[in-house]
Amino acid sequence: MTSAAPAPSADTSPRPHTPVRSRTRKAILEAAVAMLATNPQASLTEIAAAAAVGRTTLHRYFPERTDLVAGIVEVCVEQLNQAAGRARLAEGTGISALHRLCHEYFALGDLLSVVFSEPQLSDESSWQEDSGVGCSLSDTVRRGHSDGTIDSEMAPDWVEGVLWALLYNGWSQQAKAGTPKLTVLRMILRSLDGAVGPKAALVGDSGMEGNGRSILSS
Amino acid sequence: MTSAAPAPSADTSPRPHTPVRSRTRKAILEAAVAMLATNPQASLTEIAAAAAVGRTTLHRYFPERTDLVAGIVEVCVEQLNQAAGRARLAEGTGISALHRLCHEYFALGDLLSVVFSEPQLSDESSWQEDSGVGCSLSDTVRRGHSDGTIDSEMAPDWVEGVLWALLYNGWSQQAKAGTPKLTVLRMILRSLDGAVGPKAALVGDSGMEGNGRSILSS
DNA sequence: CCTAATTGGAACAACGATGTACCAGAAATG
DNA sequence: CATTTCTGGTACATCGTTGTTCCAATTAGG
Repeated sequence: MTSAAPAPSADTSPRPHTPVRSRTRKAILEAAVAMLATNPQASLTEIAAAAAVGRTTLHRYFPERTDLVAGIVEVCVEQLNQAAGRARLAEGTGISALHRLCHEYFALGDLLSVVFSEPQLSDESSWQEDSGVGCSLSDTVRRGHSDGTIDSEMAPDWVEGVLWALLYNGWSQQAKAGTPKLTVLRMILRSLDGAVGPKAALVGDSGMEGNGRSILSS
Repeated sequence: MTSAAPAPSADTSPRPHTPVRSRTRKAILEAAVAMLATNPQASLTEIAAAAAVGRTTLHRYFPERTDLVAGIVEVCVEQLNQAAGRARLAEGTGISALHRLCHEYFALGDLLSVVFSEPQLSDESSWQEDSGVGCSLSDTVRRGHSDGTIDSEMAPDWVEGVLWALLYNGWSQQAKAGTPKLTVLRMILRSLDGAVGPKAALVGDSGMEGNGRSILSS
């Protein structure tokens, strides 16, 4: 041990939140989100390149890959919560709140893909309860049940799943087939309405060779 | 070189379809499907172990990983086509055909997860046209349009996407939350009905603080 | 029972991804 | 302008996966 010198130089542990550092950190996280949205298994080299940053620097901010994904998860949770806040889940009917939520989520773009590929985010719904949104998604669904705007047989978990499944479908459609975003969003909302809305009058009285009921009961 | 002897011994190229071989091959493919359903990036060692087969043998049947996934894709296409055949897409109304298709697909179990994780299967719909099913999914959707059992604004691609999205959601729900399969299937069909069915009478006349129409048009 | 087919294990080479150490150049900060 | 901070490249060690080779043991089938 040398005396009480402030250590030679190689030391990344003190993390002063200097503007330069936070800017670089942000750039890396954004690039990482963009990359992992395209290819969930992008190598650190690719991510560093996408961030216009040396791989060394990347490791300086996120020593291990784990740390990077932790950072990304953090970003996602934050964005998702902000989106939920903007959707004002506590207002209006249950279904209208879900509409606004879809709208906000859909606007998150690339982040959607990341949410889907990251088990920590799709599996656990740990993020939706904590922050000060004041009204969780399941609360909203239950309000829709009382509302009459959401079928009471549709459990909150199922509704949530359908919402995400439709968002995913819409986003891929937009990414692969190049369907305009507005069109896709309209389809999502339309499908969501029907999928979780009250049963209404059973389909097709257009007189065809079979009716839906016989299938439903089978 | 020795004389005209039938080659020393090291030669796997001649592939006689002896019963033993086809049995082993089948076992490997089945184990691979089961493994990749759980973890899409399972190593060849894991897959070999799951198949109760040495890694050497695995390589003997599928020299490269590519070859294995090709084999799996082949299996999936076959299963999907058989399922579509069983669904008799050409019969009944459009929506009832979709119901039967969901039923058959859902019964494929683990294979569903593989289909989802394999880009070759979800991206391209190359498999649904070729074989002798006689009636493709898009044909069925179009019939539903004439039928009046499927909303004409729902493009075949979108309907197909929704169907898969709901299947995926249902399957994960069943796998993670342990919801009984029958319940899940009922939910899938119910949601599919609403999602792609004709608009019917707009939601909730249960007199609440907002109506669906204002949201839909926004 | 005897032969040929089939298998499984060990050992090895190659590869890419990850993580670390070091150092010289660039950039910011005073 | 001088100094601290920050960066980026090179080089290196490590690890897991993949693919190959060889051979001994097992198994199937006549």
